[in-house]
Amino acid sequence: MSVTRERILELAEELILTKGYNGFSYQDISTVMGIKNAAVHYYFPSKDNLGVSILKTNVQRFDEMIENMQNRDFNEWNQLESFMKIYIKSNRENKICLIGSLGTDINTLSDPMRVELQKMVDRIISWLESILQTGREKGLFQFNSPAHDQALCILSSLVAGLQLARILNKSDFKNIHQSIWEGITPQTTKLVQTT
Amino acid sequence: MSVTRERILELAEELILTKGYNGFSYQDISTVMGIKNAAVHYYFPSKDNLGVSILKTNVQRFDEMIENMQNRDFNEWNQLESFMKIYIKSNRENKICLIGSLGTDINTLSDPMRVELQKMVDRIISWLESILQTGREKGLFQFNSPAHDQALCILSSLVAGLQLARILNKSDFKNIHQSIWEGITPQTTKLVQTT
DNA sequence: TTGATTTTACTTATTAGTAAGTATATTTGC
DNA sequence: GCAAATATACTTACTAATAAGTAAAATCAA
Repeated sequence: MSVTRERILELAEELILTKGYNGFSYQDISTVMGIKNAAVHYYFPSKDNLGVSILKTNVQRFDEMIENMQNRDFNEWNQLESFMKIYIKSNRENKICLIGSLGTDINTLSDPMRVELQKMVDRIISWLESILQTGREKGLFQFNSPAHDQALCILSSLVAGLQLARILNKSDFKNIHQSIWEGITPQTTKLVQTT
Repeated sequence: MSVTRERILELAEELILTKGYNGFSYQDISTVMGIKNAAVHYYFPSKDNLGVSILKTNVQRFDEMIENMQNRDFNEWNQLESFMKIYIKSNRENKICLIGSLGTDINTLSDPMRVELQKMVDRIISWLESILQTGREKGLFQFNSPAHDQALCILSSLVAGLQLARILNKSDFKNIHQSIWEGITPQTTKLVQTT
């Protein structure tokens, strides 16, 4: 893989996370890299093409992270913690996540980009769901709703947590992060009975 | 107030919620309305100006809703329900909310727009916080974290809930909505003791 | 020297924004 | 009561800047 290509991907992703997909141009990339507009088009003929590549790279990165964690025998608690750390890092860097950013622009995206975005979110949700399910069976987590619903809740808290923290205050994200854990951490005594 | 001006505001807001702030142009508005580009500039000299007006209108609308609910003696439970209904309606219409949409583009917005956005979110959060606090004191809600943290959590669930539902499936929003209620509804027996 | 990479020099389309003009009301001075 | 002045609500016809994208020539690296 070309180092230029890698750098373009990296920069473009950062631009999506800081300025939004419709808020950046090839010029933003080429200027920072000290190359010409057309050089970016050489690697990624169209912006859509670049967007799809970014999403595919992200799915790949996610899969590699999961594989790596399983190889290192991370339990479900540690795996979830590692996942959340990605968001903590993003918050520190004043970035939001691809889901939040591209979710806003979804109606302006090409079909291939929309499909790839859907795939990415599906992958994350189903992983989260399985982690939560297994973790609950092992007694690592405790919650009442179906694992799929819990996964949706956790992901939406993280996604919008970054957005809210960027509007309000960076430190607000840690409250959201903490609340997620509180919602699934087992207590010594926790007796819940619905009416 | 001019009916044309009102219609521009209405259409522009819808465009922000469906295509994002950097995803729509004055042309999108004028074409739909059957007027010329310059006519939109007559009412709103700049796009920034239009954006600020939309935000101010929304804050005003929010304040009016709250006042209306208090005049009608809505209790905290009913008030929160009414607030959530706004999001349910947005989900039905495949729209996200202003916070999610403008949160993505925040680094490309003018200072006046950023300030107005911050004001709007501050207003919503502090209202939510007070509703949760009073509701808990009355025994209408039950939760352990500080009311402010709970407000952040609820709002982020709603904001990203709309985004996730638009990427995945409309019906996913109702799981998120349901989980919010489950998180604050009092149970007949609920004994929680931290380690 | 061949293929990969990058620049030069464009095109076409769209963007936000403006200056000047026009038709229709509305107000004001007398 | 009525002409003159003025405000309202636009249109026409631009500009300057930027967008994505392309073709062909130049450069570089093995």
